Amino acid sequence: MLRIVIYEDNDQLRKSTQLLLHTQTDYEVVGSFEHANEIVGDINQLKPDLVILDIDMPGRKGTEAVALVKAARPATLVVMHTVFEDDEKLFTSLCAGANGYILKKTAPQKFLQYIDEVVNAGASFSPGIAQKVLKYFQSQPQTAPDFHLTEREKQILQLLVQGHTYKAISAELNIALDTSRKHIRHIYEKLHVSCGRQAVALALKHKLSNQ
Amino acid sequence: MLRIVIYEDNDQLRKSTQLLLHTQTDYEVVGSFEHANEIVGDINQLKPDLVILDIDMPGRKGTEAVALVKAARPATLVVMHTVFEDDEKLFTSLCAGANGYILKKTAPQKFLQYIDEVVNAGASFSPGIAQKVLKYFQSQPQTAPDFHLTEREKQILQLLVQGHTYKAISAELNIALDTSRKHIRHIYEKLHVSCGRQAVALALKHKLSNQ
DNA sequence: TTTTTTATACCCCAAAGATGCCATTGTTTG
DNA sequence: CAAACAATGGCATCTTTGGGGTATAAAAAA
Repeated sequence: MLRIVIYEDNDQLRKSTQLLLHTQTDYEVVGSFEHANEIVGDINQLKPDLVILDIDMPGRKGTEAVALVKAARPATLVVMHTVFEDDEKLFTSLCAGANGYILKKTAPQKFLQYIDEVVNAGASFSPGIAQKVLKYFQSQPQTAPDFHLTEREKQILQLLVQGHTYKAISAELNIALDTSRKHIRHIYEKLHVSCGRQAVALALKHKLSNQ
Repeated sequence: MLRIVIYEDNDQLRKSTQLLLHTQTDYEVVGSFEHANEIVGDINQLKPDLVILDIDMPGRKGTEAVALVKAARPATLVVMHTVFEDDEKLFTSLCAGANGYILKKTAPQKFLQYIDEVVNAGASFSPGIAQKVLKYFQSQPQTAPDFHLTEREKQILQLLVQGHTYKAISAELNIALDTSRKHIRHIYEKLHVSCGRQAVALALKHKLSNQ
């Protein structure tokens, strides 16, 4: 029997969600609240396996509530439930530890299915959320310009990033100090920089060197 | 009718996937290949709405193929299909533009459902993938250690990261060269580093200084 | 084949950096 | 109030770095 607690400020929606979950024989709604102001006390008392959290509630925000639940009882599954497809809140919730994120416009049978996936696999997104997550990844700066560094140069750049001195690099690679110097000069030319700090900053920015 | 092309090097799996998709009246598998070496030509000719890509194929890797498909016909939906729950490949694929990521161990009806979600909502993850994505977000806000840098020191560290020389920093802040030196010395002590490159690497790693 | 690139090495030299020790002036805090 | 901290500046010293060359052998490309 899976113990569920619901936080939802809309009375009708809270009740209908409760009814929907009651149709499942293995779910038991052990509590439902219209605000999350005492959420830590609530869950410590009710010890739910799953918490369904509306994001926009009066008082304590859903995004804060996730973190509190996860801090108090880390094994508790938390599913966010909201009308808004707000990117900011979505990513805040995800980072705070939510296990799923379901839009309120989701059809009842889909809703149950996502809950089921969270329970059985520890995570689920409704497709709209999945799309936002995808967009997030695809908007990541993956434009990695090619500076045409040779393998040796990448290797030396990596050592520079790690803070090695020229001398240490030479020792590491068993080459003369002047050879290290020569390579570094080439690196600077190719990266269009004029000192090691700039090279390190650029290397980290573009994720060069270190895999 | 949704036009689908499958890339899968395992003959049996390719055929069974094809059969599975054929059970849906609105899907039409218009092509299936055991490697993606001519994927751009293939899709320009077959003009699929959806491409199902195995990640590990001989020849062109699935992760590269995603980007090629998206570049050639951006509206094409791409679903990755793999046995491996490899984080590296997952995120590479997502960043390259994949619309979904389905594990091969997924049950047939679930497989069809995820495909359906991709078609109708533009995105879907199987729960195992969703979990990895969650973990990614939850590991993001790394515990930024506090190095107790003063405002002045943060400001100077930022200038160091930007590649300014000591002289330039002094000019920028209207302070003596020796004062810049003094601040930088303190920064190095607080960060436990001994040269500018290490300081820059640490600053960028912990997102100190800039913003 | 010849040319270019890559990795190696050496020379010189001036600028930049790292670090030692010192001092003054405010501000904050125990 | 005294102590600690922050920001400023100075001096000296030694190391590291960055930039200018030149050169050679091997590998890769033209």
